[in-house]
Amino acid sequence: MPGYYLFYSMETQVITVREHIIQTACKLFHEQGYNLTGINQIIDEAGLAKASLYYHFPSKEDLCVAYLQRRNKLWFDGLESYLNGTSEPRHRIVKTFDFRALHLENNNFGGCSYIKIISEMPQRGEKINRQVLLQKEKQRLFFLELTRLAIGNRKTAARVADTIFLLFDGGTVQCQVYREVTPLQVARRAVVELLDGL
Amino acid sequence: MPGYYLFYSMETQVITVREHIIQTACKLFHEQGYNLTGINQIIDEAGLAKASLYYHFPSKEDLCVAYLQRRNKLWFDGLESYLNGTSEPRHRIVKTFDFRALHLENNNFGGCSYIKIISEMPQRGEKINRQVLLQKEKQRLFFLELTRLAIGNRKTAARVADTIFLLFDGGTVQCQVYREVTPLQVARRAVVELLDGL
DNA sequence: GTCTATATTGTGATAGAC
DNA sequence: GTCTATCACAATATAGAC
Repeated sequence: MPGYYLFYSMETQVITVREHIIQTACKLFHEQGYNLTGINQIIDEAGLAKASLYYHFPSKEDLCVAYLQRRNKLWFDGLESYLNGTSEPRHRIVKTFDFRALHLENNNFGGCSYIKIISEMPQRGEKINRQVLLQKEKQRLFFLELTRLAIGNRKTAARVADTIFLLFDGGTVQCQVYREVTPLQVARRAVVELLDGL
Repeated sequence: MPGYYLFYSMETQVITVREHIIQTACKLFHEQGYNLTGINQIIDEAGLAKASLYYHFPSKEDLCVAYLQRRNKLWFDGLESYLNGTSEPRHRIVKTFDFRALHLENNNFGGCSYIKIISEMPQRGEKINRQVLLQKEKQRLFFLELTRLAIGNRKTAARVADTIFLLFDGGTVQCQVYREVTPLQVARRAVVELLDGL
């Protein structure tokens, strides 16, 4: 496997070139935005030639899709680990808001990758469009499943779950705007009272 | 007043050059995004020379501030007109969600200008930063005032208002993602039940 | 698979004539 | 106040050698 094992990740693990590119792009796209991050900066930071990047990713848009998939994986992996040991559905829902606040703080209040990318590219490409909708739907179903476990599979469950999802996204974007965790704490409390009132 | 009365707006009103630039930039920034809209495209569409634009606006960022102010004015003017005749505070709150849905449909689900601009420019300039926070705070206070009128100036009013604001922004960004009004309808219903439960 | 060198187009902004 | 012409630089992407 020539070209493999050439780079080291932050945890000093041996990784592939492709993985190294994704990690570099992931950091820059999320910190500076997709449109404000040029291919030039990515290859500078990653320490490779331009044609090498284009060998692994045919276009910037393809790299963007890989970025979105990676953010999605990082989020759900981190969440799963954070919820480990918590089995009660209501607690899992509420702790998801806690983790979101923690996650945003650790990411310098960068907001939601998917919302950001569609804000940057209103007439989004087909690949990016599919990714965003796919992953937003995954988040929605996550709340729906937990809500059904929490309040029973009654008729209103879908609407309650969607309301929780609205508070989740609202809290996320307002934390991005105000650069503080307060909005997500307000959202968390609203969710508790919503579930307790049922 | 040389240079005045040179252009016509969509309503066939005589307008100044500065106004014509703002209207053109407003349309393009909101439809295509700020970073994907070049100065060149703006002057092409507006039908004037590049140096003329820079005579009226010293930089693209200054034009951005004017764009944000205009979007803010359009929103609140439209809202005021929509709420005209509705005096009951709860109705005014709920109708604000209706108007939001209507407004997003008319703007091709472009979302919230302020959230979009900070998504495009994570390390935003000082002028833009000030505008966004100013106008988001204006929206928040709008809901706070109405909530106090609706449920009385009790201790929980601020938190209820912030929850409504969370549902408002959550609904807005999800409408932008899904390109349909359903999220704001769900948000509206959640607001009704929130207020009825008090 | 990675490199250097280059192609092409666009960017925000300015000088100076009128 | 508006124009033409031009600046310096960055954008995404590719050809072809090794």
